[in-house]
Amino acid sequence: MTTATLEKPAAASNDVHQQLRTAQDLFIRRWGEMGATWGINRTMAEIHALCYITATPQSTDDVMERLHISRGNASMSLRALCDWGIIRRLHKRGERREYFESLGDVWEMFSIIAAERKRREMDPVLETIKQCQHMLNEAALGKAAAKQESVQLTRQRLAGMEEFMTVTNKIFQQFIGNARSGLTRVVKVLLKAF
Amino acid sequence: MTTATLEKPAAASNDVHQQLRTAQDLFIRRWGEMGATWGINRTMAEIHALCYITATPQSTDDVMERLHISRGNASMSLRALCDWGIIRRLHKRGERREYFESLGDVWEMFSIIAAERKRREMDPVLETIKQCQHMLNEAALGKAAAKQESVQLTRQRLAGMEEFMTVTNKIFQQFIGNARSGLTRVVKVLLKAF
DNA sequence: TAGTTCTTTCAGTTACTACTGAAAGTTGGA
DNA sequence: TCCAACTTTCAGTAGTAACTGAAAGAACTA
Repeated sequence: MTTATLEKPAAASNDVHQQLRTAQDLFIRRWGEMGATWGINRTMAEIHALCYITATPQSTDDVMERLHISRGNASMSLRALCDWGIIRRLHKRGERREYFESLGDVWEMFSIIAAERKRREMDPVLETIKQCQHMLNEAALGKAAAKQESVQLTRQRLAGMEEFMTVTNKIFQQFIGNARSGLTRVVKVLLKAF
Repeated sequence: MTTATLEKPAAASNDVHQQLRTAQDLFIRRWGEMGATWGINRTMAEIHALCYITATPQSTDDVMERLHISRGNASMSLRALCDWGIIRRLHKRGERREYFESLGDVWEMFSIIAAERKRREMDPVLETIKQCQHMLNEAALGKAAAKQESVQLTRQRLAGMEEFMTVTNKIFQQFIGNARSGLTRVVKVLLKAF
């Protein structure tokens, strides 16, 4: 303790395990918090984070114990994550219980999520915008009526939103389309460009 | 009614008003639904949609009546939207009551939202990842310990996530500040590369 | 076929977020 | 300084999403 050495000596195996677990838990908690603010329930996000960060298949009981949740909750959340396609069921030879593992490629994961959210949440909005535009065009209202200021204003706003959603959709589309065919290329291109 | 003419004749002014309102309500409802799935409460999203789509300053009472919500709710939600910076207070000369108007530029709006969510939700995750990496590097664990498979695996996963978050952050950054041209540039880069 | 091990389901409960309405606060005019 | 018009606050309530645990189901074994 004489000098300002901050480096620790090689830790005992048990300490290492502790440290690893602490780091993983930290990540899991943060990931859960983030999920919550993006409309994914905290527990589901945490389960996924656990599978991802350990990079090791987890049984239902592993999940229950580590996150302190009930069997029912674990079962339902794991199924939902499988439905999303970002974790997979895994049968180990000669074992009866099932394990779950996360996709390893973050880009593929997000691409899957992006595809689903685009389909479920962005496409309907775009469709609604078009429907509104249709309701307010000249054919529907008559030429004079369509000129009313309030109508014009709303049409302008619809147009602005449409433009935005269309561009955003294209980005998603690019992302999604390139998921399997080497997303690393997307990454390289983007990293290089910005 | 003899031919297959589907065009309506010019509608009476009142009908036009009805039609406009119906279209606006449709948009408002959809926008609310979308907000909900992205972690923004439905009512707040609807209030914003109302201000945006009408392109006309709305008083607290306008909002209350149109969306059937209480005064308290309207007051709190409007304040929150002002805090976000996507709607603005507006005083009309010689009138005591306050009005609210939405930003007109969708790009600017989303740019504001993106900046805030990046700061509040993505930056902390990146920081946590770095913290985890720090806890698991050689200096902290010792050379031998850092070689353990479980540690290596977690470090790999942290690295993958870090890369992803870094690129995403850069896209956000690109968007913030020069909203429209920024994103359009992303689209162009992607479209060119694939 | 019964027994064991594990998974799924779902009615009931808990916890939380959103909302209301009334009271207190604020602002400007007379 | 009081009144009228409007806004904000917040304790209490309603409504919703998440979670539990026990019971039923499924799959394999002997």
